[in-house]
Amino acid sequence: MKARYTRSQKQIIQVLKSLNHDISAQDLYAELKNRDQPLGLATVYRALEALKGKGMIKARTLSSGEALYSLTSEDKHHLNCVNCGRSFTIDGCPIRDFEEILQQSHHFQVYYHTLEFFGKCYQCQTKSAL
Amino acid sequence: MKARYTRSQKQIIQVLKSLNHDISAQDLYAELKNRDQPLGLATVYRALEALKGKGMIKARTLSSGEALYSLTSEDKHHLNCVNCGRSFTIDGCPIRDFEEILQQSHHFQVYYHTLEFFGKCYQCQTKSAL
DNA sequence: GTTATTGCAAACAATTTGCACCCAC
DNA sequence: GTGGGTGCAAATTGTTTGCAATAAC
Repeated sequence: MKARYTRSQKQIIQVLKSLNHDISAQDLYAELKNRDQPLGLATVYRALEALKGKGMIKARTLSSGEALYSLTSEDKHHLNCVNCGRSFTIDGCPIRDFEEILQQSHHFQVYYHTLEFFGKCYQCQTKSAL
Repeated sequence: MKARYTRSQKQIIQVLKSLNHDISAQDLYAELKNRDQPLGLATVYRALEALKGKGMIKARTLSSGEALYSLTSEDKHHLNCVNCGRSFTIDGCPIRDFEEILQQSHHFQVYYHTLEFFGKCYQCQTKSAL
């Protein structure tokens, strides 16, 4: 995790820090415009990709296909409705056996969960691509 | 989880059962054609959506944006490289404190992980949409 | 026969890319 | 001055939708 960021990357990190929820690239683009620190949409995507490659931010993808970004430091997960697509935030980092509890406390009928790890594979670590 | 499936849904379930890995909608479309049980691409997407709504299958989304589907019964997770995008399958259902171990055993530098639960929210349960 | 399902092709939307311009160092 | 960073607009790609034809019960 290097500590060298471009202007756009810094702007984005700043916005993400000021938010307490994840945000889509499109909304981020709009938010930056609101803050009078506009960036091109392409730049936003490129910066997000770079930050993700540095392990600075993480992304989750909605069923709609759009991705939401937040700082890696954030530790929130979500209950995603396979029907309406809405997602409900839950704090902490529960796991499998926890599903039953969720059914009760959130009145959410859990079908399955997804656990994914993100980082750099051996090859990409050594080749130290950017 | 009702047990009433359309023809296309049955075909898809059959294919998914015969595979030991998840598959994209596009590849599923091709696979069905290979097996002389072709379906329209739109039908494939619609059937997948319906099956997901029934909790029969689950989906994960690659960084490329395309979604991979598999039976809910499958219990595999993946190591996703934020750099090259490749994903490596891991069996079992590890969690956070496990990351360190992954670094060793898979030579994978974990930046973060994502845990999401999928199912039906209270509202959608009562309204029993489809 | 009536209703739900399917296939095709056109429409969409998020994301990516080519290229010229500009800034940082 | 030079190389990476940025913006714009066009191109791409997975996915969705309208609608007429078809299958299911």
